[in-house]
Amino acid sequence: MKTPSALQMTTFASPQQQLALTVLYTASQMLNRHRALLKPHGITPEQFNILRILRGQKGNPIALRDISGRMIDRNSNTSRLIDKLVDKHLVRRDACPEDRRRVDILLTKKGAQFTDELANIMDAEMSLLQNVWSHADAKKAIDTLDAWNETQS
Amino acid sequence: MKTPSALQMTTFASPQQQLALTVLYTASQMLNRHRALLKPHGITPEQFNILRILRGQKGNPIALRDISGRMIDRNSNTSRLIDKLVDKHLVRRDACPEDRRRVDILLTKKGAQFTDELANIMDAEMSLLQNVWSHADAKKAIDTLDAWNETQS
DNA sequence: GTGCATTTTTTGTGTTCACATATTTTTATT
DNA sequence: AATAAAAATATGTGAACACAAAAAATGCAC
Repeated sequence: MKTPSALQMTTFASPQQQLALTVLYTASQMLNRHRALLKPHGITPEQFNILRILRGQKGNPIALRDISGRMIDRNSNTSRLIDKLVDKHLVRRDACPEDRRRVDILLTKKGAQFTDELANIMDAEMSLLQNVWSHADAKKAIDTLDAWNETQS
Repeated sequence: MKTPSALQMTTFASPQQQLALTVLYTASQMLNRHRALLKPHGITPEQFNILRILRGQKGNPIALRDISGRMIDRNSNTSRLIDKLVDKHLVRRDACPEDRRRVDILLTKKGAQFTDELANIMDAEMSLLQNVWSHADAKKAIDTLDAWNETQS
């Protein structure tokens, strides 16, 4: 039974518990890696997550509320992250005509271009995963983790 | 190909990429769960992580440096987390006799008792995982994730 | 021993997250 | 129509993290 070398634990109560710690540890490492990749471009993984969601909208506006719902970290303070993106002129806030409570978010032209560049970098990083994980192993692990995710909420 | 329901993504470039996002999402959810469990006891998962490491030392002192090395989030600001634990009288800082750069950290009597109580709570939570993950699936997923962890560093 | 790089911890500064609350607008109830 | 309830966003506050740099002690070359 392997254990992430950095978590120098000698014993685990169960493989289930070990998996939980491995997930937490792996996510932390992945996030660090993403942060390092994005840093030279002056953006954080949290902000990029938003840009990527907007990019998926292909120009259509999306309410802040819906962005929150799709974020990895769903408690993220989306309002203030958007603030930063607006400051960088990557994103625009528009009043939503049908519902004035809502605020529609849109990529600016600059933002769309910027996001495309970063997406290439991140896609390259992601494609490295194919050298590490087999197609079948990845699917199996997704199913395992999702089994827990579905017990939540 | 399942996808965590909350990340309402319709398409993924590859199962490998999907797994990466699933790991990040699952870890975020797990951490939220742990935070909620520990909150009534006035402690955060990050602080509890340190207490648990100290508990594993069974009374032997351990240098702050070594605590950092064993933490899930290895960039955590261990010094300042220890500060909080000292304020709560759960932990003691001692000068290390052999090397005066180092600072040995020890659980206080109160801290040891407190940690035992919390460990019971967390163990109960962890044992729920056995209803969700089979022994074999957990092992398989650990191996998969560790394959990536070993490419880092 | 002196000088200098290295190790270990601490501290400074800004960012993000967690949680609670406030504000504004919409929707529902009566 | 008036009021209450709910929804969407924003803000206040404290905790943790990221990164850089300082401070103190050790070890080594000379």
